Amino acid sequence: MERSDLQSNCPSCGNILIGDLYAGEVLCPSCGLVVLEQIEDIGPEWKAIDPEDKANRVRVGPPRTISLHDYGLSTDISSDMKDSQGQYLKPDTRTQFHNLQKWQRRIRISPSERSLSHSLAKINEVSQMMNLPKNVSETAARIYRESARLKVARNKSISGMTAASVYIACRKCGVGRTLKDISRSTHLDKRTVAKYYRILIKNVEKEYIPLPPIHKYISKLVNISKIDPKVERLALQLANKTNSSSFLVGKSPAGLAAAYIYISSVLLGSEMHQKEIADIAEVTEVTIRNRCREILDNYAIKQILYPQ
DNA sequence: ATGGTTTTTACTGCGTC
DNA sequence: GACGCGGTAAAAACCAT
Repeated sequence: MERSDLQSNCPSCGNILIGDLYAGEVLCPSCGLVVLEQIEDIGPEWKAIDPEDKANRVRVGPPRTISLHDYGLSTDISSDMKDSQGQYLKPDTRTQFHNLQKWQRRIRISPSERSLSHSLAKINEVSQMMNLPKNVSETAARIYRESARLKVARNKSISGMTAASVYIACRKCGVGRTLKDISRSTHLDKRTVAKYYRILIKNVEKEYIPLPPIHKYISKLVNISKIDPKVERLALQLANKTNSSSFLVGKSPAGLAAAYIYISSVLLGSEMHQKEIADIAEVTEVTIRNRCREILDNYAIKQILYPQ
């Protein structure tokens, strides 16, 4: 899918928004409005390779989703007591349908599925609260299902497991959310989420999921605050040129992103203070200073910006 | 549990407004 | 004197083993 397909407009001034639609972080370049709205259903969840394929796969009804316990495939018995023509039902058929409804509720969620349904609802709730795109909640749901299937979720706290699933889904989908972000939204201790994260990594999602690249962090910090897009551009440029350096490995991405933003804001003569950036990035000023020193000790700015 | 690494806390001195 | 910045030592947190 092309980036240009994802364009949308600012609700306040109508300008075209910039940013990472998949990450759910969008910014209006002219009025500075940060649109954290979830971009729903960006496109079909499948790719049509050729026209024939496309024709075969067209279907009626909402897309199948793995974030509902029955994949959204169950039949609903309407509760408005009308028939297909819109006529009200006769009293005796009414009671009949009432009973049908009752039984459907009982059958649809079997006891074994009740906890799964509860967990998936929780995942959807958290995702919605954090304005995460749909692909993240679907991925989280998939991970949780898998953990349930492998019986990893047995005797574990549902909130912990769902939070960890969402965190892993964010990493898999390249959405720059930290453990801290997740724990804040779920009202769980960061260590608790980390604990369940490790359980999932060990048993379900075994292959290593790389952390989102620094530029995602930079954009995220810019989007949640009122940082000048010019500063962002320069920060991204600096990050690009120095990113592969060995002295940066093992350092927290948030601290690094903060340092790039700080250096950029100083170069552009803006009024941003260390404290401000530190608060946005949720690191301390000391960490920013240390990263800045390392970057500036190893590179001359001129050399970064204008390499020979 | 442990040891190595990174971040935070708390405190200092310096220059500027 | 308040503020922003730069630095340091020690505590705390984190991570792999």
